Amino acid sequence: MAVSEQFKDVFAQLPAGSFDKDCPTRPVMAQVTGRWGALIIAALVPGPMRFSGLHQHIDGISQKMLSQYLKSVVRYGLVERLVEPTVPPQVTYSLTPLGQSLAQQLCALLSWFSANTPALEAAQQRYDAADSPAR
Amino acid sequence: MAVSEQFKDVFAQLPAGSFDKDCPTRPVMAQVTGRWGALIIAALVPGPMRFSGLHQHIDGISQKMLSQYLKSVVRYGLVERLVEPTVPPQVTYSLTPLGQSLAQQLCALLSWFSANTPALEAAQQRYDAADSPAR
DNA sequence: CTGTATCCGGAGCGATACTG
DNA sequence: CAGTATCGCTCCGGATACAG
Repeated sequence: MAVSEQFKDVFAQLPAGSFDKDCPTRPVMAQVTGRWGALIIAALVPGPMRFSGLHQHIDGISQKMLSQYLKSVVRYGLVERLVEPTVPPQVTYSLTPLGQSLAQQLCALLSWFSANTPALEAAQQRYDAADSPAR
Repeated sequence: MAVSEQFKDVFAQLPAGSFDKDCPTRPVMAQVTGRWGALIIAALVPGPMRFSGLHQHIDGISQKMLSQYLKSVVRYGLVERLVEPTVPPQVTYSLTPLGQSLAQQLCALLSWFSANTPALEAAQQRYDAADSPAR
Protein backbone atom coordinates (compact mmCIF):
# COMPACT_ATOMS: atom_id res chain seq x y z
CA MET A 1 0.00 0.00 0.00
CA ALA A 2 1.42 3.33 -1.03
CA VAL A 3 0.03 5.08 1.98
CA SER A 4 1.89 2.84 4.37
CA GLU A 5 5.19 3.44 2.66
CA GLN A 6 4.57 7.11 2.66
CA PHE A 7 4.09 7.74 6.35
CA LYS A 8 6.58 5.13 7.37
CA ASP A 9 9.14 7.37 5.79
CA VAL A 10 7.95 10.22 7.94
CA PHE A 11 8.01 8.03 10.99
CA ALA A 12 11.50 6.82 10.22
CA GLN A 13 12.74 10.37 10.48
CA LEU A 14 11.63 10.63 14.07
CA PRO A 15 14.53 10.54 16.50
CA ALA A 16 14.69 7.42 18.61
CA GLY A 17 14.15 9.43 21.76
CA SER A 18 10.69 10.62 20.80
CA PHE A 19 9.09 8.16 23.17
CA ASP A 20 11.48 8.71 26.05
CA LYS A 21 10.15 10.06 29.28
CA ASP A 22 12.67 12.85 29.36
CA CYS A 23 12.27 13.85 25.75
CA PRO A 24 12.69 17.63 25.70
CA THR A 25 9.73 18.06 23.39
CA ARG A 26 7.29 16.71 25.97
CA PRO A 27 6.79 20.02 27.82
CA VAL A 28 6.31 21.96 24.61
CA MET A 29 3.99 19.32 23.24
CA ALA A 30 2.01 19.50 26.46
CA GLN A 31 1.44 23.19 25.95
CA VAL A 32 0.79 23.23 22.25
CA THR A 33 -1.40 20.17 22.34
CA GLY A 34 -3.00 21.34 25.52
CA ARG A 35 -6.56 22.46 25.62
CA TRP A 36 -6.02 25.88 24.07
CA GLY A 37 -2.56 25.89 22.53
CA ALA A 38 -3.48 24.76 19.07
CA LEU A 39 -6.45 27.09 18.85
CA ILE A 40 -4.39 30.11 19.86
CA ILE A 41 -1.73 29.40 17.27
CA ALA A 42 -4.33 28.75 14.62
CA ALA A 43 -6.20 31.92 15.48
CA LEU A 44 -3.12 33.99 14.70
CA VAL A 45 -2.65 32.51 11.26
CA PRO A 46 -4.75 35.08 9.39
CA GLY A 47 -2.74 37.86 10.96
CA PRO A 48 -1.81 39.70 14.14
CA MET A 49 -4.48 40.03 16.76
CA ARG A 50 -5.05 41.88 20.00
CA PHE A 51 -5.69 40.32 23.36
CA SER A 52 -9.36 41.14 23.33
CA GLY A 53 -9.64 39.93 19.76
CA LEU A 54 -8.32 36.54 20.71
CA HIS A 55 -10.57 36.47 23.72
CA GLN A 56 -13.60 36.91 21.51
CA HIS A 57 -12.41 34.70 18.71
CA ILE A 58 -11.62 31.66 20.79
CA ASP A 59 -14.95 30.71 22.22
CA GLY A 60 -15.04 29.68 25.84
CA ILE A 61 -11.53 30.57 26.94
CA SER A 62 -11.06 32.54 30.12
CA GLN A 63 -8.77 35.53 30.47
CA LYS A 64 -6.57 33.60 32.79
CA MET A 65 -5.98 30.71 30.41
CA LEU A 66 -5.52 32.99 27.42
CA SER A 67 -2.93 35.03 29.26
CA GLN A 68 -1.22 31.91 30.55
CA TYR A 69 -1.01 30.14 27.21
CA LEU A 70 0.09 33.31 25.46
CA LYS A 71 2.94 33.68 27.89
CA SER A 72 4.05 30.14 27.11
CA VAL A 73 4.01 30.47 23.36
CA VAL A 74 5.83 33.78 23.59
CA ARG A 75 8.44 32.12 25.74
CA TYR A 76 8.84 29.35 23.20
CA GLY A 77 9.44 31.92 20.51
CA LEU A 78 6.33 30.97 18.60
CA VAL A 79 4.51 34.25 19.09
CA GLU A 80 5.71 37.81 19.31
CA ARG A 81 4.27 40.28 21.78
CA LEU A 82 4.20 43.88 20.66
CA VAL A 83 3.22 46.61 23.10
CA GLU A 84 2.02 49.97 21.85
CA PRO A 85 2.86 52.57 24.50
CA THR A 86 -0.48 54.28 24.20
CA VAL A 87 -3.23 54.95 26.69
CA PRO A 88 -4.96 52.65 27.06
CA PRO A 89 -2.20 50.19 26.16
CA GLN A 90 -2.57 48.02 23.11
CA VAL A 91 -0.87 44.67 22.86
CA THR A 92 -0.66 42.87 19.58
CA TYR A 93 0.26 39.24 19.16
CA SER A 94 1.62 37.79 15.95
CA LEU A 95 3.26 34.59 14.80
CA THR A 96 7.01 34.44 14.49
CA PRO A 97 8.50 32.56 11.54
CA LEU A 98 8.93 29.61 13.86
CA GLY A 99 5.32 29.87 14.91
CA GLN A 100 4.21 30.06 11.31
CA SER A 101 5.91 26.83 10.42
CA LEU A 102 4.26 25.17 13.40
CA ALA A 103 0.93 26.66 12.42
CA GLN A 104 1.08 24.81 9.14
CA GLN A 105 1.26 21.51 10.97
CA LEU A 106 -1.49 22.46 13.38
CA CYS A 107 -3.79 23.68 10.65
CA ALA A 108 -3.28 20.43 8.84
CA LEU A 109 -4.26 18.61 11.99
CA LEU A 110 -7.32 20.76 12.55
CA SER A 111 -8.31 20.25 8.95
CA TRP A 112 -8.04 16.52 9.39
CA PHE A 113 -10.37 16.59 12.36
CA SER A 114 -12.85 18.75 10.55
CA ALA A 115 -12.78 16.55 7.50
CA ASN A 116 -13.11 13.32 9.43
CA THR A 117 -15.64 14.34 12.02
CA PRO A 118 -18.40 12.29 10.36
CA ALA A 119 -16.26 9.15 10.35
CA LEU A 120 -15.27 9.69 13.97
CA GLU A 121 -18.84 10.19 15.12
CA ALA A 122 -20.02 7.17 13.17
CA ALA A 123 -17.35 5.02 14.79
CA GLN A 124 -18.38 6.16 18.23
CA GLN A 125 -22.02 5.34 17.62
CA ARG A 126 -21.09 1.96 16.26
CA TYR A 127 -18.94 1.25 19.29
CA ASP A 128 -21.51 2.41 21.80
CA ALA A 129 -24.32 0.52 20.15
CA ALA A 130 -22.41 -2.74 19.85
CA ASP A 131 -21.35 -3.27 23.41
CA SER A 132 -23.00 -1.47 26.27
CA PRO A 133 -26.35 0.04 25.33
CA ALA A 134 -27.11 0.36 29.04
CA ARG A 135 -24.23 2.71 29.53
CA MET B 1 5.90 35.73 1.23
CA ALA B 2 5.24 32.39 -0.29
CA VAL B 3 4.97 30.67 3.06
CA SER B 4 2.18 32.93 4.18
CA GLU B 5 0.14 32.26 1.08
CA GLN B 6 0.68 28.60 1.47
CA PHE B 7 -0.71 28.02 4.93
CA LYS B 8 -3.36 30.62 4.56
CA ASP B 9 -4.83 28.33 1.99
CA VAL B 10 -4.85 25.53 4.50
CA PHE B 11 -6.37 27.80 7.07
CA ALA B 12 -9.04 28.95 4.68
CA GLN B 13 -10.27 25.41 4.38
CA LEU B 14 -11.06 25.23 8.06
CA PRO B 15 -14.76 25.36 8.80
CA ALA B 16 -15.88 28.52 10.49
CA GLY B 17 -16.94 26.59 13.56
CA SER B 18 -13.47 25.39 14.41
CA PHE B 19 -13.20 27.91 17.20
CA ASP B 20 -16.70 27.40 18.56
CA LYS B 21 -17.08 26.13 22.06
CA ASP B 22 -19.37 23.33 20.95
CA CYS B 23 -17.26 22.26 18.02
CA PRO B 24 -17.67 18.47 17.85
CA THR B 25 -13.97 17.98 17.26
CA ARG B 26 -13.07 19.35 20.68
CA PRO B 27 -13.56 16.08 22.61
CA VAL B 28 -11.60 14.08 20.06
CA MET B 29 -8.89 16.69 19.93
CA ALA B 30 -8.72 16.61 23.71
CA GLN B 31 -8.01 12.90 23.62
CA VAL B 32 -5.67 12.77 20.69
CA THR B 33 -3.78 15.87 21.73
CA GLY B 34 -3.87 14.81 25.35
CA ARG B 35 -0.77 13.77 27.15
CA TRP B 36 -0.53 10.29 25.61
CA GLY B 37 -2.82 10.21 22.61
CA ALA B 38 -0.34 11.27 19.98
CA LEU B 39 2.38 8.97 21.29
CA ILE B 40 0.07 5.96 21.25
CA ILE B 41 -1.01 6.57 17.68
CA ALA B 42 2.56 7.21 16.60
CA ALA B 43 3.79 4.08 18.33
CA LEU B 44 1.48 1.96 16.19
CA VAL B 45 2.73 3.38 12.92
CA PRO B 46 5.48 0.81 12.36
CA GLY B 47 2.99 -2.00 12.81
CA PRO B 48 0.62 -3.77 15.20
CA MET B 49 1.71 -4.01 18.80
CA ARG B 50 0.63 -5.79 21.95
CA PHE B 51 -0.45 -4.14 25.17
CA SER B 52 2.79 -4.93 26.94
CA GLY B 53 4.74 -3.80 23.91
CA LEU B 54 3.11 -0.41 24.02
CA HIS B 55 3.63 -0.25 27.75
CA GLN B 56 7.34 -0.69 27.29
CA HIS B 57 7.67 1.43 24.20
CA ILE B 58 5.96 4.51 25.58
CA ASP B 59 8.19 5.49 28.41
CA GLY B 60 6.53 6.62 31.60
CA ILE B 61 2.91 5.74 30.87
CA SER B 62 0.97 3.82 33.49
CA GLN B 63 -1.19 0.80 32.76
CA LYS B 64 -4.25 2.75 33.70
CA MET B 65 -3.60 5.57 31.27
CA LEU B 66 -2.58 3.24 28.47
CA SER B 67 -5.74 1.21 28.88
CA GLN B 68 -7.86 4.32 29.10
CA TYR B 69 -6.42 6.03 26.04
CA LEU B 70 -6.53 2.82 24.05
CA LYS B 71 -10.20 2.46 24.81
CA SER B 72 -10.81 5.94 23.51
CA VAL B 73 -8.96 5.55 20.25
CA VAL B 74 -10.65 2.22 19.65
CA ARG B 75 -13.98 3.89 20.23
CA TYR B 76 -13.11 6.60 17.74
CA GLY B 77 -12.33 3.97 15.16
CA LEU B 78 -8.67 4.95 14.96
CA VAL B 79 -7.31 1.70 16.34
CA GLU B 80 -8.47 -1.88 16.02
CA ARG B 81 -8.38 -4.30 18.94
CA LEU B 82 -7.76 -7.93 18.06
CA VAL B 83 -8.05 -10.59 20.73
CA GLU B 84 -6.41 -13.97 20.26
CA PRO B 85 -8.37 -16.54 22.26
CA THR B 86 -5.28 -18.19 23.65
CA VAL B 87 -4.03 -18.80 27.15
CA PRO B 88 -2.70 -16.45 28.24
CA PRO B 89 -4.72 -14.07 26.10
CA GLN B 90 -2.96 -11.93 23.55
CA VAL B 91 -4.40 -8.61 22.46
CA THR B 92 -3.00 -6.86 19.44
CA TYR B 93 -3.62 -3.23 18.56
CA SER B 94 -3.26 -1.87 15.06
CA LEU B 95 -4.14 1.28 13.20
CA THR B 96 -7.29 1.39 11.12
CA PRO B 97 -7.17 3.21 7.76
CA LEU B 98 -8.69 6.19 9.54
CA GLY B 99 -6.03 5.97 12.21
CA GLN B 100 -3.32 5.75 9.61
CA SER B 101 -4.39 8.94 7.94
CA LEU B 102 -4.38 10.67 11.31
CA ALA B 103 -0.99 9.18 12.09
CA GLN B 104 0.46 10.98 9.12
CA GLN B 105 -0.58 14.31 10.58
CA LEU B 106 0.66 13.42 14.03
CA CYS B 107 3.99 12.15 12.80
CA ALA B 108 4.43 15.35 10.89
CA LEU B 109 3.77 17.24 14.09
CA LEU B 110 6.19 15.12 16.11
CA SER B 111 8.79 15.56 13.42
CA TRP B 112 8.34 19.29 13.59
CA PHE B 113 8.93 19.30 17.31
CA SER B 114 11.99 17.11 16.98
CA ALA B 115 13.43 19.23 14.24
CA ASN B 116 12.80 22.50 16.04
CA THR B 117 13.77 21.52 19.54
CA PRO B 118 17.00 23.55 19.38
CA ALA B 119 15.16 26.66 18.30
CA LEU B 120 12.53 26.18 20.99
CA GLU B 121 15.09 25.72 23.73
CA ALA B 122 17.10 28.70 22.56
CA ALA B 123 14.00 30.86 22.64
CA GLN B 124 13.23 29.80 26.18
CA GLN B 125 16.71 30.60 27.39
CA ARG B 126 16.59 33.96 25.68
CA TYR B 127 13.25 34.71 27.29
CA ASP B 128 14.26 33.58 30.75
CA ALA B 129 17.56 35.42 30.63
CA ALA B 130 16.07 38.68 29.42
CA ASP B 131 13.43 39.30 32.04
CA SER B 132 13.52 37.50 35.34
CA PRO B 133 16.94 36.07 36.18
CA ALA B 134 15.83 35.74 39.78
CA ARG B 135 13.20 33.21 38.81
C1' DC C 1 -7.46 47.59 27.73
C1' DT C 2 -4.42 44.18 29.36
C1' DG C 3 -3.35 41.75 32.31
C1' DT C 4 -2.27 39.53 37.53
C1' DA C 5 -3.81 37.35 42.13
C1' DT C 6 -6.68 34.42 44.70
C1' DC C 7 -9.91 30.92 45.64
C1' DC C 8 -12.00 26.61 44.62
C1' DG C 9 -14.02 22.54 42.21
C1' DG C 10 -13.09 18.85 39.15
C1' DA C 11 -10.47 16.37 35.93
C1' DG C 12 -6.11 13.93 34.95
C1' DC C 13 -2.87 10.93 36.29
C1' DG C 14 0.11 7.63 38.99
C1' DA C 15 0.70 3.80 42.39
C1' DT C 16 -1.03 -0.06 44.07
C1' DA C 17 -3.77 -4.00 44.52
C1' DC C 18 -6.81 -7.15 42.50
C1' DT C 19 -9.40 -10.15 38.59
C1' DG C 20 -9.89 -13.41 34.42
C1' DC D 1 -0.81 -11.25 29.79
C1' DA D 2 -4.29 -7.85 29.81
C1' DG D 3 -6.67 -5.37 31.98
C1' DT D 4 -10.13 -3.14 36.11
C1' DA D 5 -10.90 -0.79 40.73
C1' DT D 6 -9.80 2.23 44.19
C1' DC D 7 -7.26 5.92 46.53
C1' DG D 8 -4.98 10.12 46.64
C1' DC D 9 -2.68 13.91 44.88
C1' DT D 10 -1.58 17.40 41.69
C1' DC D 11 -2.61 20.74 38.48
C1' DC D 12 -5.77 22.53 35.11
C1' DG D 13 -9.05 25.76 34.50
C1' DG D 14 -13.16 28.99 35.56
C1' DA D 15 -15.05 33.00 38.32
C1' DT D 16 -14.14 36.86 40.50
C1' DA D 17 -11.74 40.71 42.09
C1' DC D 18 -7.99 43.72 41.67
C1' DA D 19 -3.82 46.49 39.35
C1' DG D 20 -1.01 49.23 35.66
